[in-house]
This record gives sequence, structure tokens and C-alpha cells, in this order.
Amino acid sequence: MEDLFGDSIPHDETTDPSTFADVILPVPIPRMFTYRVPRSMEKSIGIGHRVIVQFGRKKVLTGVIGKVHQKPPKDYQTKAILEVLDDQPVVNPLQIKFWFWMAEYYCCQIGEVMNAALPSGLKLSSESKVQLNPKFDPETSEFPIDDREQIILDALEKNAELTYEDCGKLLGIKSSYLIIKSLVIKEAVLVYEQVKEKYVPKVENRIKLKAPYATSKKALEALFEKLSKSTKQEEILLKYLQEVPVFHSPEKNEKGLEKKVITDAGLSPSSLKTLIKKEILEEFKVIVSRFDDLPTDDREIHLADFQQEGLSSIKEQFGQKQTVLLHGITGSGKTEIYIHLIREVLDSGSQVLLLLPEIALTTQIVGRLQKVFGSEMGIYHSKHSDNERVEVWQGVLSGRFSFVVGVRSAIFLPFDSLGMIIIDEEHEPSYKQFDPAPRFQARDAAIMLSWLHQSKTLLGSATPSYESFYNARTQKYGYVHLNKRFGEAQLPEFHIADILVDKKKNLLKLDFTRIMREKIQEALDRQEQILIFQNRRGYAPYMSCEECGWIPDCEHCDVNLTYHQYSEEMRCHYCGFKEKVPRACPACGSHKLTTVGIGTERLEESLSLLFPEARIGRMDLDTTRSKYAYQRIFDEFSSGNLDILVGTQMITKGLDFDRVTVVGIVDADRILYFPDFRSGERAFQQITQVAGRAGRRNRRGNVIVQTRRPDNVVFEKVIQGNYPEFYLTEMAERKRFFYPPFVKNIKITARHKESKIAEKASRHLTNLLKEIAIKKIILGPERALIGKIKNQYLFDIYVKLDKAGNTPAIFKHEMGKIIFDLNTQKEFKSVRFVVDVDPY
DNA sequence: AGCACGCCGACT
DNA sequence: GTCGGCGTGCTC
Repeated sequence: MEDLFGDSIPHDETTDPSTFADVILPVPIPRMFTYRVPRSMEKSIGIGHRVIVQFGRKKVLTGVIGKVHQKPPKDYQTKAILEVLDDQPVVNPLQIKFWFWMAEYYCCQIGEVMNAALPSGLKLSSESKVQLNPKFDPETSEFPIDDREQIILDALEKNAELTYEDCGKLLGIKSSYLIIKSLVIKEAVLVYEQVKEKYVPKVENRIKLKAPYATSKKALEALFEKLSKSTKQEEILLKYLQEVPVFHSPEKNEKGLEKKVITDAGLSPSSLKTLIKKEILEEFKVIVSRFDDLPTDDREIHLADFQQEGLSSIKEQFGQKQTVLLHGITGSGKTEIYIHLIREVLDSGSQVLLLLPEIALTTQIVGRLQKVFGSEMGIYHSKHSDNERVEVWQGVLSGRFSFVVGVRSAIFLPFDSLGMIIIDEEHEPSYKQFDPAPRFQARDAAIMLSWLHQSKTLLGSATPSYESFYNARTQKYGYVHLNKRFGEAQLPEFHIADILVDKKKNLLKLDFTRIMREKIQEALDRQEQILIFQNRRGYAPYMSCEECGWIPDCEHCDVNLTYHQYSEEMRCHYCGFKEKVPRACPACGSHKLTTVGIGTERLEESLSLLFPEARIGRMDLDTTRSKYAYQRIFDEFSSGNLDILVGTQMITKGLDFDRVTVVGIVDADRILYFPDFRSGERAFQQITQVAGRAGRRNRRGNVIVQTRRPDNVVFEKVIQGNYPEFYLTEMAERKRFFYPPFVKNIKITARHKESKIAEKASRHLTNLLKEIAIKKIILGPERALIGKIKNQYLFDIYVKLDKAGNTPAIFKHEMGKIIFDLNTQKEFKSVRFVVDVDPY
């Protein structure tokens, strides 16, 4: 054991154990830490248990045991594990394996993976607390106490404990460390670490009717007689009896009634208290689940012939392949197929994980699955609170949830016998985590996880990622194509509207071309609905001076500030910097400041001017921040209370609106001309996806795409629905210029607050990487697309690796050593090298 | 990543 | 003279 300030107390021979545990700690250091396992704990620990250990001088951390062994480390003293938190492991050995794979593959630290994997409710951290030393007597103390120390002691008379921060505040200084240290030496106070478990079970306050009244009708009648004067108490009892049939089913009385039901009905809480005091009602608490049991709908989901064929084909291919790509066009009913597969796997006793992109998770598909799988299904979502996440985690551990629908991070749940992982909308970029580390691609990681479980992976998409389609074509994956639609739904009619032509002819009004306006009007006249897609939220991207062209940019980053109308502010989306809109241009003094570009907020306004009679709604990150906002807007639109819905990505995911006949893409160029090798692939995917929202039943829909470059081939291919041909043209390019999937990409960003140092470090690294003796291409270093973020300068290096064999693994290993070496050189000590494997 | 230690400038 | 700035080294 060590005391607070790090002085080692010699080992006690009698407790010196021979068991050690390697603990994974949430720190970015590339190794585990070996702790001694006290004899008393030897029986209660194992891989996957959470433990509390002291790390460094005083901090205590929660870690997860990754390994238990008998080998005492020779070059350092071990500390003992302070506490074991769980009777049963919260993480299983398979997960530990998975974490290590992820750390290695994505070039990050095991602690970073653990941090991403555990819901924060399972992580604990400590806080230093100060309390009075009971042995301390100011009268007899031999040490003088100064004014500031006295302030702390006085405060501790009133409060049993204070944090370091509290002490700092009391004294009006930032760090109270030295003063507290002095008080500790003077034996006036004690300092200890308090660890708090963050997860709190949900407790419900319930009431039930007490014995004589609940069992004997006579007693109850007598009671009412007695209470006839106090109407309020009578009302409460009547309400209770109405909710709980006490004599009919005594077991319901045992379960009681939620106290809230009474108070919510507007009945007096004080009268309720009186009834409890009189021992007529009894109050008690129970721990309840945050997830309600939902009724299921047992009706068989019938598959159309072509779906049945698809299903059999998937199962057949799983015979030979671990992974199958289900390429099913919009409306082909992939969900029904998933449901059948999930049911089968669950019936065989294995677990199932269904991944969905973030935005799709709030939609109908979840409700539909819930109807089928009821309380067998867990939902793991970012809009869930920490406590809810912990409950899903525990639900998987306990076996309550054998099926989970979740976002990217759901791959970390403690499954022990997965039978299948389904990744819907497999091509979605949101499966890739950018920041912070681990920068993993959940689809790829899921395939690895699946392999560890010896289970199957099904990738579903209407427009597969080129990586997956390539793997299917090269026989690495199985492939099933569904190219029929449910019912008689027809492909929509496309109109490619040339923005520049309309502008010349003065037909472009408030960003809408003539054809777009006409089609909207026609739909409004027929009382049909319209979706307007623009992948940019806010009012307008930025402001500009009409006179001199001045554009406001961020002081700390290399980006323009984004204009937000509602707050009359300009904000930086990278560092959060914000500024009021200036009255005049700071460069030339002109008052002609205008907004440039189109955001959803501005479109909403334009539409209300163009179609004053229409009811218009907006769905984007800004309008759906709260937990149920999405559902509200969604319900309004689907019930027909809105005619036009303007939105970002969100409106394209998993929504089925029968009455939508017109879909407008305001600015296709924004998708098309993004400087990235994937822009073509993305444009095809996004336009197809948006178009798929139009006219899904019997009416043929209209899709209007506004662009300045109507001749781009992508439009032709989207209209034909010719995915394979567009794929082939794009792939020819990728092969020629060495892009994935023909090579493996790694991006390394050097970050430093001085541009010169960041650049020099990145150039150094580039040269050293070039010396690694394997087939590769190294590009850069070059200033990053956004060259400065939060006052840190960024330089990028792109590595293209031959995918053959284990060359990528060798390269990553060598690179790791090189970066480590560079970081030990004084010049580059403070340069951060951020490695992104398979970047987006 | 934190966090403590050490050495330097600008204040009572 | 002290406070607190941040550069540096370490964590089983």
C-alpha cells in the first residue's frame, strides 16, 4: 500500500500473494498494468471483472482484468488491487480478445478501446475528498495554522467532507493542493479517495392497501364509513380500488400501484401521506427496469415469393461463406427477411445483433421489430441515458436480451454466443468512428467479432459500399440480390434541373428551379406530400461582404464561421467559437453583409414564401435534439398535418410515407463535388436513397435533382438504377489511382500548435515510413483539408498499402515503433500523431 | 490522458 | 518575496 503522497510501505510478508492480474486501465498507454491480487480476492477475480486500483500517486481508477497469472514482474513493485467490483465478470474473454484485435488493427491503445466499449455508467472514477482528522485538536497542535488553512478547517466544521475543487473555490485559488498538503502534514485533515458507482437502478415508489382492508370487505366498508368526512382521502382510496381489483386478484394488490398514478390524477399528495400514516395504505419501493415490457404481435410475417427465394439463398450461402451481402433495392423488404433470420437464430439459442445507422434507429423499423420480438429485444442507442445503457449491458449479460438493435457502439455489448450479426445500410459512413480513438469501422469490426464467435454476418444495402460489393464479386462474401419491389411500386420519374440555365432565364426563385416549383405545386394541388432534401442544416453556411468579399472565419481554426439565424451568431463547428454578426464589414466598413449558401432553415423560409398555403416542417439535427422531437415531427408528417418536410439525411432513412409523390434535391453538387475518392459512390448512394422516398405505392413519384452540371454520368446511372455499371466505371478509376478496395489506406495526422514543428515532424515521419521495406505508396505530408483546428496545425500523410498477406500488419507495427521513437525526441515530444486506419 | 514536480515571470 | 504559468516525466 502507498499513502497519499506516494511513499511506499513495505510489503507484509503474510499477505504477499503469488497471484497477479494484468489490468486494462482507461489511459492511452499501450500496455496493461500488473497488480497484486490479495489472498482474500483470489477466489473472486478473473478475466472481465472490474477492479479498483490505485494508479500513480493517488488517482484510483476502474479497470478490467485482462489476464490473471503467477509471474511476478521483476523490474518494478506492484500495488495491490483495492477492490473487486463484480461477483460476475461484466466483460467476457471473447470481448477482451476483440478489444485487443481492435487496438492492434486501428493502431490505438487498449485503454482507449475499453473506454469506448464500456458504457460510462460502468466506469467509475475517483474524487479526492478532504475531511477533518478526528485526532486533531487545535489547542494542542504544535503547528501554527495560517489564515487560509483556518478557512478550510472552519468549512470542514460545517461540512463533513470537501473536494479539492471546493477548497480551491473557498480560497479563490485554482489549486488548493499545497495548502491541503500542509494540513495533512500538520495532521489536521485526512485525504481519501471516494469512488462512486454511477449506475443507479430505477426505483419506483409504490403503495398497496394494508391487511385488514385488503382481505376483508367488511373492514373496507367500515373504513369508508369512517372516512366519509374526508373526501380527499376517500377519492384516493376509490382511485386505488379502481386501478387495483383488490378482492378479485389479491396478487395485484401485492404488486401495488405506482404512487405517481395517484398524484398524476390530481389527487392530494398530503391526503395520501395521511392514509399512509394511518396505516391504511403502505408505501414501499421496488427496483424496476427502465424498459417496459411491450406486447408482441405474434402474427406470422408473410414473405413474398421473391423474398422467400432471397431468404433461402442467404441461408444456402451461409453454408460456405461467413459473410453475405444482401443487395436489395428500396422497397424490396429486407426487414422482413431480417425478421425471419433473427427468429431462426434466436430459436436455435444463439444471440443476434442488428446494427443500424444512428439516424435510422429512431424510426419505424425499431417499432416494427419491437412488435415482433417484444422484451426479448434490447435497444442500444445514443439517445438513451447512461443508466439505460447499463441496463442493456446487464440485460445481455443476464440473458434477458438475446437480441439487440443498436448503433455502432453496440458491437461492444457482452455477447457470449452470437449466432448472427446483421448490418443494415451497410454502406453508411456513420459506421466509422472519427474521433476519438478507437477510429473503428463498425461494419468491419463486426465481421471480426462474428468470426470470433464463429457466427454469420449479413450486410444489407440498396447501394452497397464498393468495398463490400468488391468482396462479393471476388467471392469473399456471398451475394444475394433482391431486385423486385413489394407490390407494384414503380420507379419514380427523374427530372434533372439545371440551376444555371434557370438562373439565366430568371426562373430560379429563392433557390428553386421552375420544374421543382411546378412539381411541388402540382403535388400540393392533389394534396400529396413533398420531401425536400438538403444536406446542410442551419440557415446559410456563412456570411460574406458584397462589397469586398470578406468572409468571417474562426480565430482558432481554418474554417469559415457558420451563420445561425435564430441566434444572430456565427459559429465554428470545430471548436465552438461564436461571435455576434458584425453590423458592418470589418474589412471595408460596408453594411452589405449577406448570407451565402443554402441551409435547411433557409429553405423552410423560402418555401413558406413560395407556397404560403402549404404547411411546412423541418427535420434536422437542430429540430430533433430532444429525445422525442423526431417522433413528433415524424407523426405530424405521416398523419398529414404537414405538406412539405424539409430535412437533411434524416428524412432519407427508413421512412415510409405513402403520400409522398415529390422529392426534391436542392443541391446535388454539394454531394458530388466533394474532394474525396468516394464522392461518386456517395452521390449515387444518396441520390438513390432520397429518390426511393418518392411514390412507393401505386402512384409514380417525381424526383427533381437540381445541379449546375446536369451532364455528370452519375445522374444517368441513378435514373437507370444501374448500380453495377456505375460501380465498374468508378472501380476502374480506383484501380488506376490505387484507391481502396485495391489498397489499404492509412492516414496519419501530425498535430502541433506550431505550424513549422507539425510540418517538420510530419516530413520526418514520411521519410522514415518510406524506409519500411514493403510495397507501398506514401503521399504527403500536406496541410490537412482543414489546416488548423483549435489552434493546432494539422499535416496529413496518406499511406497506400498492398493488401497482400500481413503487409499491413507489418507496416503498422513498424510505424508504431517509428512514432514512438519520434515522440521521444525532444523536438517532436509534443507532436501528436493521430493514426486513422481505413479513413473516410 | 491526468497529475505532480520543477523552474521562470508579474504581482501583493 | 509568492502565485501560478506550462514544460516534462511517469504511471504496474
